[in-house]
Amino acid sequence: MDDRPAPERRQTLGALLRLPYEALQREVYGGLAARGFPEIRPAHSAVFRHIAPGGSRLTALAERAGMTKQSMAYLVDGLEAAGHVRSLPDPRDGRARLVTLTAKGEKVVAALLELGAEAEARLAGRIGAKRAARLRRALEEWVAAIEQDRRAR
Amino acid sequence: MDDRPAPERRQTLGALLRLPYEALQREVYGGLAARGFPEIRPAHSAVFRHIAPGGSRLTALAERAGMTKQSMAYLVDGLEAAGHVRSLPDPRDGRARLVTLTAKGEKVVAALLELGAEAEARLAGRIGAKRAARLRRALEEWVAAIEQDRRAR
DNA sequence: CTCTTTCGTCAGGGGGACTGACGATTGATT
DNA sequence: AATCAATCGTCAGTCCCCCTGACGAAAGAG
Repeated sequence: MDDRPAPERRQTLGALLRLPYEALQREVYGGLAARGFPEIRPAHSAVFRHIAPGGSRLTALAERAGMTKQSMAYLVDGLEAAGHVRSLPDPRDGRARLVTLTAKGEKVVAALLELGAEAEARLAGRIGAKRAARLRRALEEWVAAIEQDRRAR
Repeated sequence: MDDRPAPERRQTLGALLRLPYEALQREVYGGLAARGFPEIRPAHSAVFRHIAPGGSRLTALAERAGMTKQSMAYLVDGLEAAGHVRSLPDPRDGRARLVTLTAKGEKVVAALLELGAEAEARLAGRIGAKRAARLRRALEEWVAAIEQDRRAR
């Protein structure tokens, strides 16, 4: 039924980013599930990525993740219910909630870093270490350019 | 409030893909809105990317996009209501719906390709044409590796 | 001490994906 | 030719994850 491999048209840069990104995400979150954390979903990385060692305020997490505090609260509540995170009243500010990782949450962070590194190593084995390194460098420059634009905005 | 630029830890490959991808998406869909198509959202690209010149069946679209037919129907219905797509009964199969682009939809596809090309050109201006070309090639190889794995699965 | 700002929450909504069940149609197998 | 399984699209319901608006409580500026 017209399921031929597509006219082999030049792929857009968007597709070239999306496909690896999705594949990587499947690897990482599949691996996380295999390690006993099936409840962690991609959206949760917004928390794990931005939480500070000594704990972070909800508002700070939201701002760093570029989302509303309501959305961040939704994610944090889920992680708290699952025991990855705990939130205590900030002793220095009666309004604030200080979100910190539990031991379980620390393990997730470690697993996320490991799985990411493993995936990158597999990529290097697949397309060549040199090419993978150049890919990383090019992406780093792109990201740097984006952040520069954002600051200049 | 602890909003320092982060410990400058080595970024994960996931972040290095996600940030450019999101930036690119903002550029492309912002540009589309500026050209008079504010109703087109990223999810709609699943339709525009996979629709065949002579029209495609809903089921075929869903399969190529890797989603359920219900989800694809949701997207197609939206595009049809906005006049980008039209769906007629397939003369060769009384069950099927043949989805085709309208003239308006064709313009969107053209705009999407243009905006993508513009963004890539801007990237080349930003990080260097050579580096951008190498980045594209590395991503193409990665995508090819992914598809090979998928077929071998 | 008042007034403004900030913190987190409550309430509601929408987009975009999913599963399960189903009627209509098709096409293959007797 | 009749039956029966597979396929097409839809209906109904759900979930996740993001949003906006409004608000009480607490902090901080004047």
